[in-house]
Amino acid sequence: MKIDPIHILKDHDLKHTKQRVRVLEEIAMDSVAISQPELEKKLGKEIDRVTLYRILNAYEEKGILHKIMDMNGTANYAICSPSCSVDHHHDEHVHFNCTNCLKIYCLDVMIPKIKMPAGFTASTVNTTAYGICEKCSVLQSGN
Amino acid sequence: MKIDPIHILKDHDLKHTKQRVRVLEEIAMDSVAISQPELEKKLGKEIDRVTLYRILNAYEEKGILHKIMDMNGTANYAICSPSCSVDHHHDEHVHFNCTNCLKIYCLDVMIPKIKMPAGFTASTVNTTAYGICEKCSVLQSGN
DNA sequence: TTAAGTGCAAAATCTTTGCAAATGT
DNA sequence: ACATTTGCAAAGATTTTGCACTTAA
Repeated sequence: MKIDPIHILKDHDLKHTKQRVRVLEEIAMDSVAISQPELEKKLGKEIDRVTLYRILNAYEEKGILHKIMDMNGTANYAICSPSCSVDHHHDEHVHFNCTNCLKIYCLDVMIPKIKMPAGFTASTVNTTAYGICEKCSVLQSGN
Repeated sequence: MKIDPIHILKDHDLKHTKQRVRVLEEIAMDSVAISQPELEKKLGKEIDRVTLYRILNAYEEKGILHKIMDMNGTANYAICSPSCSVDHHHDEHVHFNCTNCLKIYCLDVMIPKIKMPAGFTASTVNTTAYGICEKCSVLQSGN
């Protein structure tokens, strides 16, 4: 999926600034979600840490990014599908969190429908699998 | 499920101390998971904040509690099923995180089997549904 | 008796807030 | 020109570490 930062910003009524474009570029760069600490490391010279917080929050609220929490409570971000909006995140695919390299993948696997007990109304469902990813399992068997 | 703190501690090679027993009691009290800040509020007079950190970590490592992260990166804890161990958490039920009262329920609903892409090996799968819980939907319709 | 656990003080991180200067429309 | 956004400083919160004192086995 090709992404065009400037277009995305316009679509969501956000001014296009150097910093905002850089954040989107960096996140779109890889198909896996990127953690906030990683982003900080990569963009630390160009963007103030506080600004990064604000940009990520704005993006999440607008439905540009979705946030995935890992087991350590660290936020990871990935680009939303185009159908996401302020009101609803269509993030109905399975995430895979590698316990070795810590990367979070957005898998091309849908989350199965789940029957809720009476009285409970679900608006979103998140599924994350934990284990060893493709790359890490190759590396390990190589040793 | 009746829980017996002293027995649980013995089973996992942990000395039984006043503080550890209190933590287990407090968590077992309710069927929903409890957040660490809530625990701090309830036990703050009896247990030092640092000790609470250490106890919760020990419990999670030993497989006595399982940790569920909410959207804010806050840790929530619930008692594991008796089959959980150091090596593996059998936490294969769906969690429900109420976006109104923020409570996390352990639902009596199993997580469906999910087919992983080639190369990815999952050892655990977590599913969390977000929405309005039983109690909150009753309260809302009452208004 | 002694190894493990607790509390306190303090360091290290992480996150939020306020405000003046810079920037995009 | 004007409303937003940014960076810096500083406050607040969370999490970790070190160490002397206490406690369970």
